[in-house]
Amino acid sequence: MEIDPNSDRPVFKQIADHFRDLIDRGELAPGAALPSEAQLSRTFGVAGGTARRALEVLRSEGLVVTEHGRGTRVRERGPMLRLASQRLTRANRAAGLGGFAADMRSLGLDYKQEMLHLGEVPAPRRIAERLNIEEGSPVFVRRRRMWGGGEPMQLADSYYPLDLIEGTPITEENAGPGGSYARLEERGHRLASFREELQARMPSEDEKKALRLLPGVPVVALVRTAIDTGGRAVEVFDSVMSADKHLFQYDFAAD
Amino acid sequence: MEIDPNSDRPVFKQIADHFRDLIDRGELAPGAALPSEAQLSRTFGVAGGTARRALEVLRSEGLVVTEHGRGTRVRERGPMLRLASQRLTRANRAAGLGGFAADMRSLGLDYKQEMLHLGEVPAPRRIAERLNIEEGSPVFVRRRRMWGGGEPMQLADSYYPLDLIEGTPITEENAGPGGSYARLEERGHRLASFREELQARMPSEDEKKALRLLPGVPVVALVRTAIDTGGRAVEVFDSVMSADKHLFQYDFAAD
DNA sequence: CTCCTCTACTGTTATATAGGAGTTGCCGGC
DNA sequence: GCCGGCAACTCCTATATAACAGTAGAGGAG
Repeated sequence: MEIDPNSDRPVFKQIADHFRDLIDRGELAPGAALPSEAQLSRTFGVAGGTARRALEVLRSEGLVVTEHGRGTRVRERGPMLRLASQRLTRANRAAGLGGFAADMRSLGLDYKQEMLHLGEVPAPRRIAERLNIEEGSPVFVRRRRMWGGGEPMQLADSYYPLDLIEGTPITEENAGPGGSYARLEERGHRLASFREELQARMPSEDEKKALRLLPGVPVVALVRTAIDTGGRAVEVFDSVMSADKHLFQYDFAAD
Repeated sequence: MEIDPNSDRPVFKQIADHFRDLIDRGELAPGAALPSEAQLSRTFGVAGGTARRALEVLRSEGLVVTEHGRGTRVRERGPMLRLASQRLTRANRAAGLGGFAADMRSLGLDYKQEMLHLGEVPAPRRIAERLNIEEGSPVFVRRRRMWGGGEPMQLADSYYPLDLIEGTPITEENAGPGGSYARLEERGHRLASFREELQARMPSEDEKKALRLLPGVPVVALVRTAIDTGGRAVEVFDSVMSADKHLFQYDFAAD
């Protein structure tokens, strides 16, 4: 293994390249330890700060994780949740579980939801646009954090026009069997279609904490609008999830 | 503006927080310059390295961009390309442009495609699985970089089973009017459906360079499989695009 | 007026050093 | 055997310093 201090490529990047290579080629398996900063600095003959920067590069790429006092190891990837558009078809919804619960069940992970907020709030722009109402007018929100397999999986806010949920268990902690979509349909709002909009970005500090994200892991923001047969938007589902735990799949016709 | 060196929160993060705040609140508009490293270090009374790290945090969050010799400025966001699933319907395809060209046209951006590779390659696992063939068996690939508005927008590799493209212009630089889908249909493979799979992650070094990605910008990897009326996968489209320039929209029925 | 060069700014890489803080395991006292 | 404490390891923050490289503008030579 050669480091050329006179190369065009900075030393810290050369060191990062070296370990990226080992990881890509599988010679450093997930869970395997990388040399400590001090060891790196000795074996490559560079200053501590330079060794540290090399590891920093790999961290920011999400290839390794480092724990204070314990060292740096190749990142282990958990299972990926495949979110297919078919999960929201009526047949699947009829199975009795809300969307997320069913997803987790299919992976064999235990499921939990933690209610963060339940009540009326002024509609943010993004939500108001999709519900076809004035920005700032009151809407009902169910704001929660979904857990699967003991880890936080997504932050999910569901927004409803007030007139649709009055007197339903949607305003309660437990929206009842089949989730809130079932309640809306019981109330005569048969769901006709969904629109999902996805965007990937880096997480905010808060999101990082709430989702226990490792450095270098982006998030996917998914906004789903549920439309009833009358063409009315009856729910906007606004969520943020860890990109390394979710894969999205959509099937659609070619004509 | 106060920095507390004895705080629990590291100094460099406190400085980053300060500017993140200014940016979030709009007091530092997109394009506005942040103080130089030297200035920061003077006004906050910290070492140069510390000031530098603060800016590094903001860079990694994608909030600012810095140019060597010119300083650090609040990031300006370009327009977002909205990729709706309807863009691939037959009606839209019939308009005569390939998918990407039509997308760019709709935004009023000029379009260019740069061919990177054209020829047979052994099928990587990911592709073979979707084409229902053996991993490593030969497939034809069109590997290109798509440009829009003078900027690289995506890396796109299209893979085809060999028997489908022999003697068609798909093997040439220019696949002809309507793109390769039109050629496949002319040949009797009427497209029935698409499957798109999306996943967000941080880019590799190569992708960063090829897409001219700013630090802290994730990419979205989109794999589209085109299925003909006989149920055969006739193309796998494997692409990588900058997350901050693309938004994905899917509409689908609720039953 | 145009072109070049010099200079003062900007960020970039690398060094050396120091003290702090989390983790682990060993070893001795009980 | 158990427990406490210490030592040796890990990473983390911060300082100071140096040389290098890209940018932009001022000012002089032609």
